[in-house]
Amino acid sequence: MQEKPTSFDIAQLAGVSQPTVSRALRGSPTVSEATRRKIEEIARQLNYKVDKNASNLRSQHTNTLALLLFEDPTPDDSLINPFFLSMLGSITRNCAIRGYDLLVSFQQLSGNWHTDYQDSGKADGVILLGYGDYDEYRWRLDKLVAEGANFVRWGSVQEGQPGITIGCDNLQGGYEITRHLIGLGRRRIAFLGAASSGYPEFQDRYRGYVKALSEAELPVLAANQVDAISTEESGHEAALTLIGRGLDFDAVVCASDLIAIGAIRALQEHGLAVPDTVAVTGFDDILAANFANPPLTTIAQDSREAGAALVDALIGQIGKQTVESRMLPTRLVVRRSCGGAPT
Amino acid sequence: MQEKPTSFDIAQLAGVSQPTVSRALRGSPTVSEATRRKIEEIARQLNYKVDKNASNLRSQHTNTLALLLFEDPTPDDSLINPFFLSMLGSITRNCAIRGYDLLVSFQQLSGNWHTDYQDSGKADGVILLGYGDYDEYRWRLDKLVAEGANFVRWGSVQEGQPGITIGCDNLQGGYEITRHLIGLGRRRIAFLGAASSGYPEFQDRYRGYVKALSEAELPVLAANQVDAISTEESGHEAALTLIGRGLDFDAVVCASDLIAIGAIRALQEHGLAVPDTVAVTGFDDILAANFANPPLTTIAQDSREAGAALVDALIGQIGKQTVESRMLPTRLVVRRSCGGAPT
DNA sequence: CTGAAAGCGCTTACAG
DNA sequence: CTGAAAGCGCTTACAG
Repeated sequence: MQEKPTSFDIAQLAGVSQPTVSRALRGSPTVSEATRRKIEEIARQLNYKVDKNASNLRSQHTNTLALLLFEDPTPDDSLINPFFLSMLGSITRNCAIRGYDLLVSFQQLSGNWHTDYQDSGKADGVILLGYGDYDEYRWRLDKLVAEGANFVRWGSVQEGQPGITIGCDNLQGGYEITRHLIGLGRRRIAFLGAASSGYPEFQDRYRGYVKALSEAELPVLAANQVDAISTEESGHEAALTLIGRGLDFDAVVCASDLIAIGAIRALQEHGLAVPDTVAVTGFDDILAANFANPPLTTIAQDSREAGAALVDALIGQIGKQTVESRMLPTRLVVRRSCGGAPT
Repeated sequence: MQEKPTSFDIAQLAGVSQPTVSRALRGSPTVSEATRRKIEEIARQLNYKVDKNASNLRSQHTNTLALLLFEDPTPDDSLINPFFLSMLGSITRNCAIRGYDLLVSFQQLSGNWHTDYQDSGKADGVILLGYGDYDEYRWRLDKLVAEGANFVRWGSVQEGQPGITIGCDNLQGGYEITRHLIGLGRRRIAFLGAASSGYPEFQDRYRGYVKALSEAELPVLAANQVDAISTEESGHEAALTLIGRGLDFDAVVCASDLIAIGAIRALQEHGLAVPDTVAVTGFDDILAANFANPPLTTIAQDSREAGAALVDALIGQIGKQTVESRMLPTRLVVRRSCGGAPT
């Protein structure tokens, strides 16, 4: 392993000064074509790479974004929400397209994250991703804004939120999928998922559900809603609670695919056929939704566009542009779990 | 947004020299307890964070690892192998435990990666992860070794491979799951998955399958094997090819869960009941395996331990320790797709 | 179009 | 236990 070459080595070999090497390699137009070629050729031969620590230190920006993935309360690898994993793929790819590196970190919501990444010069900005109790961490967002940090967040897009938020149109998604069930003749529709301010995205989906019921002049019963977080176990448990209440229902709108998969298991354990007796719908369109038994009717969130929107917004913010929160459209995906797909 | 404080600011406020601040904050034992406390207190008040670019530049190491995720030929987000996504979670977590940051990057196998990360001082070492044609990129591994790069790879552990490889015991996994099928009375067992040198992990699984058949004195027919890569579509297509050959088979060992899920779809489309007529098994134990219809009997790879092994090996290598390639045990997970689970 | 000088904010010998 | 000095490898005015 030979000594790592520096810009001084290149300069000496090219017979120019070191700053000229630096300028040439960054494609500065003030360098003559001939010297640029010569320098590039030598750099390639020596396998020279600009030292990022030195260039970042001098220029005071890193061309790196940090992705903070929250997951409370489960510190279990296997429980990372599949939707976030697919977002991660999209974010990584969009960073590469824009010439940024991506630093990834899992965080406990309760942890001490804040602006460490930006303050320590490791990243120019931060992307926040994850479910968890919003009430618990809203004050941290306020703090980030106060510190002038660059950050964007995936979540529920609402007026008066601190900072920039990118999210899908959860209300519309909940509305559309509930309308679809009503259109199929279902009338006694339950909802599984936390419908509280701590889980704004689920709450938005719940509001969409309520809106669809109200428009159809169907009753909205508190007993038809059971809290659940986005895991299969929680969905299973919530469905058991719903069944235990003894109400009559012919459909269940679930706030996520994992909840729906757990709910289907509970229903089937109790001899309730899906979709014949009870229709079930999810939200997210994760890979497993397609392979569930029966395959899940769900609302697709476009993780590809979401990743692009997050990265674009953050880079815009770093570049002192004015960026706005944005709501992305959702798409209804009909499969067999609602009984409405062509057979 | 106030000016970012430096170690000089802390030094002045604490009435000490700047190097003393640096020593105190890194927990050097040569700093007196009293001054260390004072310095830490002031640093906290100013929300001071050590500038990583400066400290990395000076100390010539970054405490950062880079994860390169390969995926050829599909540049599609949704097709990232779920198993790798779960590895990513585990690697991230283990980096955090060891005090390292993680840089993540998706790469085309054909791309120009090599040691860029290490040469440019962005990472101390690299983790390589991904399927793809091994024959196509083996020379790159040789190049990495020649350049003295620090890297570890997830893959097939074999003698004479360049560098350090961590992988699961694919041969044992293939052997065990085939034995299980034989034990359940299946005799005409096919295999779906590329059994060539370009896909050494699949090849190892195939060898385990062959070993189990041979031990049971069952014939190994070339016509019973069809190539497939790890996607649902490829599994579907391979199963159609197998069916088209008109051979009689009562079980299909698939080289991955995604292949198995595709194969089940093809079999069911042709009126072949799973598992009654044909038993099907997978490999990986991804989330969707549990929710498939019927749920997949499969071989679990422990992504948690795998991530720890990769990170430990790489950090050991960076620390100039002698590290060895390692093979991780697998675990048979029996579900309904093989017809053998208790009903 | 190119060079000499300065400096980004740390860590690391070295001296005391 | 602490300080003065040097330097990691770049980029950025500034001068010509």
